[in-house]
Amino acid sequence: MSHRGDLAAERKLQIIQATLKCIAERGYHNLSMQDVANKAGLSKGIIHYYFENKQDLMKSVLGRVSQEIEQLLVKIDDTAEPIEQIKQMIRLYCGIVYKDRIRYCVNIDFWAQINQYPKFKLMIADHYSTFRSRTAEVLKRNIPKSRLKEIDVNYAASMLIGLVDGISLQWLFDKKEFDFNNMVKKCEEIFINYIYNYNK
Amino acid sequence: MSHRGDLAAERKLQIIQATLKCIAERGYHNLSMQDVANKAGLSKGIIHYYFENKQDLMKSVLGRVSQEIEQLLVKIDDTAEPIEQIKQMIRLYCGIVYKDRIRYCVNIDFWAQINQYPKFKLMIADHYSTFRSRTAEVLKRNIPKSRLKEIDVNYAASMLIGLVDGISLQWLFDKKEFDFNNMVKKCEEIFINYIYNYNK
Amino acid sequence: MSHRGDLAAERKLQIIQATLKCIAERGYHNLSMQDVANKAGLSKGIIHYYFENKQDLMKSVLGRVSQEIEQLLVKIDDTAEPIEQIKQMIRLYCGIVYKDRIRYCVNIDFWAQINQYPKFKLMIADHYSTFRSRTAEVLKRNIPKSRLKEIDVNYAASMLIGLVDGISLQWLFDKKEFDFNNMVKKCEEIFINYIYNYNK
Amino acid sequence: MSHRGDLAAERKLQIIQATLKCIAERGYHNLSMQDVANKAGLSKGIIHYYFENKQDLMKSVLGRVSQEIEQLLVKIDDTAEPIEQIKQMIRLYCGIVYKDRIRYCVNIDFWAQINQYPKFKLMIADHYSTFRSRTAEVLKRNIPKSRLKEIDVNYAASMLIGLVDGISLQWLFDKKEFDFNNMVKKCEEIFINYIYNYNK
DNA sequence: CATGAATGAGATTTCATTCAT
DNA sequence: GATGAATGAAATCTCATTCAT
Repeated sequence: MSHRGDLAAERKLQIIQATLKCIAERGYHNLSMQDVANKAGLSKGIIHYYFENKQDLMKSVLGRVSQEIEQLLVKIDDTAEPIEQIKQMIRLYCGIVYKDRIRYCVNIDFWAQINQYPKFKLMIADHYSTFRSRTAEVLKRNIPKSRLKEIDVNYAASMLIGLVDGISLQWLFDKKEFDFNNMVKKCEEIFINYIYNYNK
Repeated sequence: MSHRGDLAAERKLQIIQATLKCIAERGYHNLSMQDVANKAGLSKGIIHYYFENKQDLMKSVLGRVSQEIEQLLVKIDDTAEPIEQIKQMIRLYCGIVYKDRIRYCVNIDFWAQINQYPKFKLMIADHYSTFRSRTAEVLKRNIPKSRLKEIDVNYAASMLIGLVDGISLQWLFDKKEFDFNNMVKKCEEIFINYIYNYNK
Repeated sequence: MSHRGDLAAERKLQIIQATLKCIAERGYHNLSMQDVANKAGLSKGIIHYYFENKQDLMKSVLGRVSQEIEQLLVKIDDTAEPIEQIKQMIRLYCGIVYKDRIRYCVNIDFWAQINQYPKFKLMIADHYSTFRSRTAEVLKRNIPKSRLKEIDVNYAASMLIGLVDGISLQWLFDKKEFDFNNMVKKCEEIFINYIYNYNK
Repeated sequence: MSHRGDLAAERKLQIIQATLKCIAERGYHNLSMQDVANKAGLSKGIIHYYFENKQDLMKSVLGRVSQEIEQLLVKIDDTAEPIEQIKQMIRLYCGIVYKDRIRYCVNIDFWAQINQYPKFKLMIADHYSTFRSRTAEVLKRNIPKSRLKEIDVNYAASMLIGLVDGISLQWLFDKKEFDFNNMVKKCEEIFINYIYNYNK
């Protein structure tokens, strides 16, 4: 029984990963179930055995992608200096689009669905909520107590994530215009300055 | 003759606006030419009379949306105090998603196409390039000369735009989480602090 | 009044010739009325003013092409030696496909319509009937009376035309396989031999 | 597995034959995939499952028709007298249009496509090349050696085929004008005379 | 579990024809 | 006479989904 469950989970993952590759190659809205089946080396019928329909498959894919991003923060060295930890975090976030451009584009594809599929909107909202909380935790750990009084860490987390998202987008559209490392440095600058050198 | 040219331009605009409404309602990739025709109160055939094909129509729509955004900055009162001008700019940018959520979603829909249609990528890149330049000009006018030496205004423009884009996205996904005015205020804070109160 | 008729005839011819060019370029069944209008430098509407519908236009085109072919035989020098006249005729027929390959292909396009449009079938039958009669007349003038008793000139005309048509077709499909002049010579050989050197 | 292959082959043949019937009824360029589906008693979708697109289907149909014609010659009794064998061949060729007028019209429909679809042109050229070779072989077997020196059998094959094609065409256009048996006899006459009774 | 043949709805696109100007 | 905007039917092709095997 548990063995069966394992096989099912394995198959599902296999299909999800095939789907991700397909979205990466053709984009969300050029994706056919046949493509997924081919990429996974399975038959079309079996996809519908494991996933109720196309939207159900997509939901699983979105869940997987969100999960991967949310797990990023465990990589931060929590013995490092506060400023260093925040810099690590920024570099990690920027790295998402840099190291796995395709995965990031898949994300955008899902953003584009929020008006059509309320479930997607909810899932993305949940993802960002989780992502903000985790980011806020790291900030809380590393912002001096005196400054913590003045800063709403949730808004700070939101802005950090937003800044990186927005800059990543521009980098996607026109890679020639930006040097990646410079981009990261500027993000660090503005954010660190906000936290440690703030004057009303 | 000029009258006819007017008719053509008028029809084109009519179709573009119908398309925008449709994308807003159903999303880019659920959009059919039939939908556009219905929304515009025209026949399916006439859409193809004015636009070579669906992609051509979409290019025109993207062009229109970009244009509208680029024209925003003319609304800034250039007799106001420097800080005030920058604040006006930030408020204007944030207002795009707030006042015309639909229009902003259409934008995301187009972002999602950049991997599939190089032409869209180019158009979006151009749009952001223009948008950055105009933003940089406003910054140049309003940053004290002493500070101007240290700041790369193009990167600063890029970050301002990115910050607003990223925050707008999060607001879209989960409007309950943020108070719009607070959001604007925080964006002003971090950015103004970066410009006027910077310590290496 | 007659002046008006002239203008109409002129316009009609102008349209017919434009149509011929279009069929030559794109084939009968890829031909649109818009193509014809563009090629003629006229508006789409006026084509329908002069021709009831597409089929009516096509009938006129077919009539024109048939007429042109039928008028070929007047070029034969009827003072020449009998054998020479027959050779001239064969060379003239072969020349149709050689000198105006396109016009010949238009013919094939019409042949392909005979099952669909009985009117076309009738017109083509009439054309071949006329063509046979004229060919038979030339033969009658040039076959020795003694031999004329044994030969059915109508069948002979039919075979002459058929031979040239069939050979022309093969030449169309694969021009590399045949040398045109050799082809003509062989046609002359077999036909002249049939007429002048026949033994039951 | 082999069973499945059989099913696919069977379905393809079923569709090809339905297509042939449709072309016969409506002609090549009035043929819709829906017609084919209806005639085959299948759904529209399945046609595209077995054939990539309309042109691919047409290529298969053309291939089938060519094949059938090329296989005709095996019916010749190669123990018969030389003259008899050649007569059999001529009768067989003439029989194509006589016994299966429809199939012959399909051929004409394909001829009409040669300018538009180079692939068709190539296929038809190949077919005629094969057909000529096979015809030439029969001739070689049955022409006296003395005469063989003077005759280019390939040109002779070409003319035999051309003659029958051309005559068949005229018969198609106007069946009243010709008696089929007489037509065959005349073709035999001119051709046998060319081979056995030739004087330069 | 797994396959892939089959369906049928729906998408884009083309085009002959009409008609107000 | 002449224009070209507008229509609407029909064509090709795609694809999620079903289901017999």
